[in-house]
Amino acid sequence: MIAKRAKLIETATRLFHERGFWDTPTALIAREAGVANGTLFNYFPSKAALVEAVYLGLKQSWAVHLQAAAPQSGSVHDRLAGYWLGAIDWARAHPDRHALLGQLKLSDEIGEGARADGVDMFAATLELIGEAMTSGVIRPIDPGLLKTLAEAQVGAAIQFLTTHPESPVDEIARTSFEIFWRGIALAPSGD
Amino acid sequence: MIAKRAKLIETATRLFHERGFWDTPTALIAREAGVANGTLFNYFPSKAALVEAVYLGLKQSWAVHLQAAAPQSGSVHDRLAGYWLGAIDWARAHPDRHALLGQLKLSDEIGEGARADGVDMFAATLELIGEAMTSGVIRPIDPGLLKTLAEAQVGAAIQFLTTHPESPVDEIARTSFEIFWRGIALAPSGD
DNA sequence: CCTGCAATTGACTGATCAGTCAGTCACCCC
DNA sequence: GGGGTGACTGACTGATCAGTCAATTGCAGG
Repeated sequence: MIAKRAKLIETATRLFHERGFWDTPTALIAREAGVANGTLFNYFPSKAALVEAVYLGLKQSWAVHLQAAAPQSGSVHDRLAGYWLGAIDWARAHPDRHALLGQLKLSDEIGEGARADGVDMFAATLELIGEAMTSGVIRPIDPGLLKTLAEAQVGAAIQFLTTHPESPVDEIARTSFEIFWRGIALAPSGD
Repeated sequence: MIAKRAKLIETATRLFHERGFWDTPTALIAREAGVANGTLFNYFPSKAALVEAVYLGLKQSWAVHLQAAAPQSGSVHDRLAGYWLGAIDWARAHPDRHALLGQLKLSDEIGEGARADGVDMFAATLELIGEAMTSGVIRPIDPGLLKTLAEAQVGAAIQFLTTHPESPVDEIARTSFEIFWRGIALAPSGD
């Protein structure tokens, strides 16, 4: 049953968020997922492997949402904005998942392999940036740096929205994007 | 002996970075600090309290460095740049401490109290931002949002430098700042 | 030299948990 | 229906660790 593996990941995701993943025993995950303790270890060789699966699952869920939200055509500005708003959208819809993702990313539990797996999920944005740079829309800056900065900026906007729930989501999202865009664009944006 | 408490914090900081703080038993911390197991609990009521002390210690060390590095006068641009470069400087000088700080900030181990304690360490930057906004140098944006974005951007630059050790530190630092500055400045910066 | 006190010690406890494994069970094919 | 297969079970183990506490040490003041 493939569903059992998925159920374990789903349950673990929920419990990791509720209790922190260091305080979530594998026995509890198994029980809440409706399987025996030992069964968990039929699907995952170790707790670390389960944590990694949770991490990849979250990242993929985000990437899928992002891909769906972003317009496939239009100006670089608009397409990048689409990714930006889509990313914030997902995080707002799943604040628990986003928080967990942030913790997992930094944890020592996640191996290099899994972390790298996540990298190309955002390959499309990287391509878009490269394209925009050669066509002279944005400044020539190391694309890797740009991507890191962009991700951090998105994360910061989400963090702000989380700690200030009364803020207007859409406005904050757009403001954060425009700040970034003005920072990297060669031509002044028409604001 | 006040030195014993400091020694415990210092040792814990090192071990937390080397092994991750979930895999660092209190017994080991005590032994490496040259005191008995029980003595640790004379100075800290629990492991969590020790972790919190480590967190505050790191944050303070950073804040002190920052305060020393930033120019007290000059244009807003230059003073903000001073903070920016100073922050990156500290992180480059103590990559282990910076990494640990990032982990601790997100961990559930850190209580609200300790996290809030850290907030006003960067009060000076917040003031500077507010000042600049009223004097019309930068765009009117929620100062809290701006501060969050700035911190994230600094963190991203540091992260990039960590994962790309061969990169020119100073150039990356300045580039990341200029991107941010262009994003928030009203008047075009003279680049 | 003694007394009292606070700091220090480290063996110990009680609890927790990741991971194991011998056995059960459901299902499929002959 | 029977026997072979592999998913599943859950009690158990071995190890780890935070935190305790009775005993000891070292020291200051008389």
